[in-house]
Amino acid sequence: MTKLPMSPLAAATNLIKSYCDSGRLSDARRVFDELPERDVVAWTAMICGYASNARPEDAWGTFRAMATAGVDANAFTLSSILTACRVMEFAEFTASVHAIAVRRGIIGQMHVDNALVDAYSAFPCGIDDAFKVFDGISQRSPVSWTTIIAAYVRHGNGGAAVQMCSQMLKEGVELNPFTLSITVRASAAVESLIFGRQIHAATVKIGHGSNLHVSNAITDMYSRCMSFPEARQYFSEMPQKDLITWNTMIAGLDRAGSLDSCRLLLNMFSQSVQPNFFTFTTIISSCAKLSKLSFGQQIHCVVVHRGFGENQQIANALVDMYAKCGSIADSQKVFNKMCYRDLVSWSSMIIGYGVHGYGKEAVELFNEMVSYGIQPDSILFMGVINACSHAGMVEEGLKFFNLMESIYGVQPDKEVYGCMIDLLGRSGRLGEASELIEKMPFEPDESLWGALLGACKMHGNAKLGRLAAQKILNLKPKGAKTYVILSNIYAAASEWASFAEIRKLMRGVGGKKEVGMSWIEVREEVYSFVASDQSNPCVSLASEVLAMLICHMDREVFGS
DNA sequence: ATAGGGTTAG
Repeated sequence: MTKLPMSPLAAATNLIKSYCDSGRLSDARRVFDELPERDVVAWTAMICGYASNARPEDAWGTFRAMATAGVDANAFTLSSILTACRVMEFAEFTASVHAIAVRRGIIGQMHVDNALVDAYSAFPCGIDDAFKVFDGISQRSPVSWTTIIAAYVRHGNGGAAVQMCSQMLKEGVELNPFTLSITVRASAAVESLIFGRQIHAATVKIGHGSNLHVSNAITDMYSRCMSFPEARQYFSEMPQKDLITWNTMIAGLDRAGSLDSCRLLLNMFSQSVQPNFFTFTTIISSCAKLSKLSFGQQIHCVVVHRGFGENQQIANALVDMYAKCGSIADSQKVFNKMCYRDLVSWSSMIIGYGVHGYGKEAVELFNEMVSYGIQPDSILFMGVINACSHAGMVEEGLKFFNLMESIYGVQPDKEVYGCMIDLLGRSGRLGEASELIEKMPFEPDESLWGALLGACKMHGNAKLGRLAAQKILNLKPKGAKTYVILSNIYAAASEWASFAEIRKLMRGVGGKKEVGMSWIEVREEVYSFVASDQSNPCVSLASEVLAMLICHMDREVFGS
């Protein structure tokens, strides 16, 4: 076979591509600009270079310049520009490329369709458009499936992701490392240990068990399903580990509320694995949860020493950590030093003020944030309302609640209603609190009734408390939070519910599906009750709850 | 000569 000599244009295009692959975009551009003529392949190489190096604006500029130069886009060009659309997260750009594809008859080509699905799904409301395109693909490849499942996972719709997985499996789609790892991720999203274990077994059987992407996903799956002993076991048996493996396991131990997250970090250092900002944000959040101020301070030093001092997410985590560890002055220091503050930065500081009882400061900071034109979200409203609640500023809190929808266009969710019930309940306005529960647009769940119950306990309102306790028991609550609620019932008044009934319920508590509360928080809350009021005759019963809780945690959470 | 997918935090 004789090899044809490469044309000068083809050689130059090769050079452009290899410069782009190593991130040397200005070198690529120089070669591109010096070309006497440019065909669609050369243009596409340049567009793709920008798109895959996180420069979507330049990709678009080049795409437009190509049209101006009278060169028609082909399927390769459209796939490349769709990568840029995905980064820009603008649905309009994706839709316009979609229109071009339809007009030029390029739609229906595998790469273009898959890239369209991906680009649409990058937009917060784009999942339906993404599915429409996916649905229209006649010959779906493994890439199509991976893309749509990943999209559902990203949008927090684990149920749909798992549904797509089972359809994919039914259709006999090739199980490669990509389809396997996204399936593992989907099972983690719905916290289905059974499905997760099945896929784990399948990866081993097929022979992809040693793929790092897949293995990392499996470690993560066990930890998201709260099966921590399995996660640790699997982690320790992984023959190869990369930074993501370590980060995943540290995050898993953080989720378990175990101090071992910090131990594992030290272990990682001793193996000379270099941490990145993921590692630091995770470990800082661990210190926050566990109130490990001195370890947190040491991590802060390491962060600065390693040149991560300017990192946005790390600084946000530090603000939160210092606040949770009771050192609000240090939170302020970090916050003030930040050169740019995003919504999370402001929220962390405001929430920090709130839990320390600095209601006025929280409100002032909220107003300052708004004056900078930053849009508050429902988490932030929770923070300010909580701050008002802890500082006894009931009217102020009510004002925020009334303004959040009308002025800021933020719909109050269940959590915000919970804060409101707490706000009204704490100040003794129990009638208004129960009225709010009645007229809110959701079915009240156990945590909302629990908030009312807590207030009844505080103000000795047995009549309303009995009602709240009854409502909770009727809901047959599950999960770790239940322990807190049940100990609250014990605490509030033993005659409100029959012990036999409560014990029966306790046995049914799964403890694996808790939302928004770590084991350590649960344990602390129960501890604090037992320690708080020794004269209460219910304490011995609450001790029983505590004993069961600790036993449960040792077995299920810490694997001992 | 140019194109599409998977893993870590909040």
